[in-house]
Amino acid sequence: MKLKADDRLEQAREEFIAQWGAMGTQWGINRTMAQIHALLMTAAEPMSTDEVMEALEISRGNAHANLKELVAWGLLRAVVRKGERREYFEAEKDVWRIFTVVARERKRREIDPALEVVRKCAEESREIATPEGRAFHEQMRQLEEFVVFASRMADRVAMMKHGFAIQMAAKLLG
Amino acid sequence: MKLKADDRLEQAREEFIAQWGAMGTQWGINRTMAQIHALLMTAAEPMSTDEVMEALEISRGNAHANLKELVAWGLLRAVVRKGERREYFEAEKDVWRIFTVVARERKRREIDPALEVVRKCAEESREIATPEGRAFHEQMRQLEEFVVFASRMADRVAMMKHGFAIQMAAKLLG
DNA sequence: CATTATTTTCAATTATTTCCGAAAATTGAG
DNA sequence: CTCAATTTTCGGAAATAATTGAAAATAATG
Repeated sequence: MKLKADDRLEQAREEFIAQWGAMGTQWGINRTMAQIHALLMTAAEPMSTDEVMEALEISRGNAHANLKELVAWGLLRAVVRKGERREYFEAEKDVWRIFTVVARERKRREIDPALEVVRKCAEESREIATPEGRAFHEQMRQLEEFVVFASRMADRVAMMKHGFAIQMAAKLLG
Repeated sequence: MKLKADDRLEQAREEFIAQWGAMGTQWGINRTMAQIHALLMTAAEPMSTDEVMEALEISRGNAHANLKELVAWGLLRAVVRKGERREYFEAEKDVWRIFTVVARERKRREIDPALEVVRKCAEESREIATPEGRAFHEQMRQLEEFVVFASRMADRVAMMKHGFAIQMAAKLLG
């Protein structure tokens, strides 16, 4: 009976890892990275590089690169066990924290560069006096305004505590 | 003097198209699609497939596929000029509308599938009575709760009118 | 210092996605 | 119906991204 429960858990967990990995693709995150995150999010204990390699059947290089990337994002922490030499990794499991970390990263990668582009184009077209030039500049200006807005919103959301977000959402959804 | 202004505009516009296209990659949108969108967003008149092909120096197949995709997203409209046979395309230029369209699409592609996965895993692990099973189920449950929340938020935002969003943002940012 | 465990790098391979170009299908006009 | 304009499809080429596997670098141990 104990074995059966363990099997079912293992199966559910593998399903989660596989699907979460597949979804990572949609999210613009590579499959391995999403799988490692899923694996560690549902691990009882921190895992070493070798354990991750074995669990997901991936190469050392791949495991290493993606573990480091996840640490850089702030979705994993490297921990050391006393008397042990190698590093273990444990995942951030709080969903709200995961969300704010991802939001911050996405803002950095998606919004900030857009702002630069749009600012530059708005600037370059400021003094073009033809009707087409004015229209273009106005379009860039509106885009810039919106991106600035989005940027500030993203910052705010990323800073929010869970409780406050819920409170705000209540107003919004109520 | 007129020529100079036109040149500067053309240059600024090409820069915008190139950069917006490069950014599309980051956004998980293919480069051509983003370029076409940028091209039409800054076009005074609707453009035909052939005009798009020529402006961006891309093949017919590529132009066609991405124009259709943009129409499917709701970022372009196909229009017909009276007495003309071919289709022309014009872009949605209102930035808020662009945003809500993209938000809707992203929700559909990123949030909805995640909800399914997480629901299934939560369901499958509901009755596993081991401590590990309970922990896994609890993790899935929290994830599900969050994704439902995100889903509802995304729906609300996608439905918002510009004015309301601004108003809400004022509270949030104030 | 020499040895060994571990992490990091990287060139080569493999997989995935995007794009081309030409053929096939469709549509409207005469 | 016939013809020409236009759209759509699709197999494979080209470009991009992910992954491997093994060697190099680093760090702890005795």
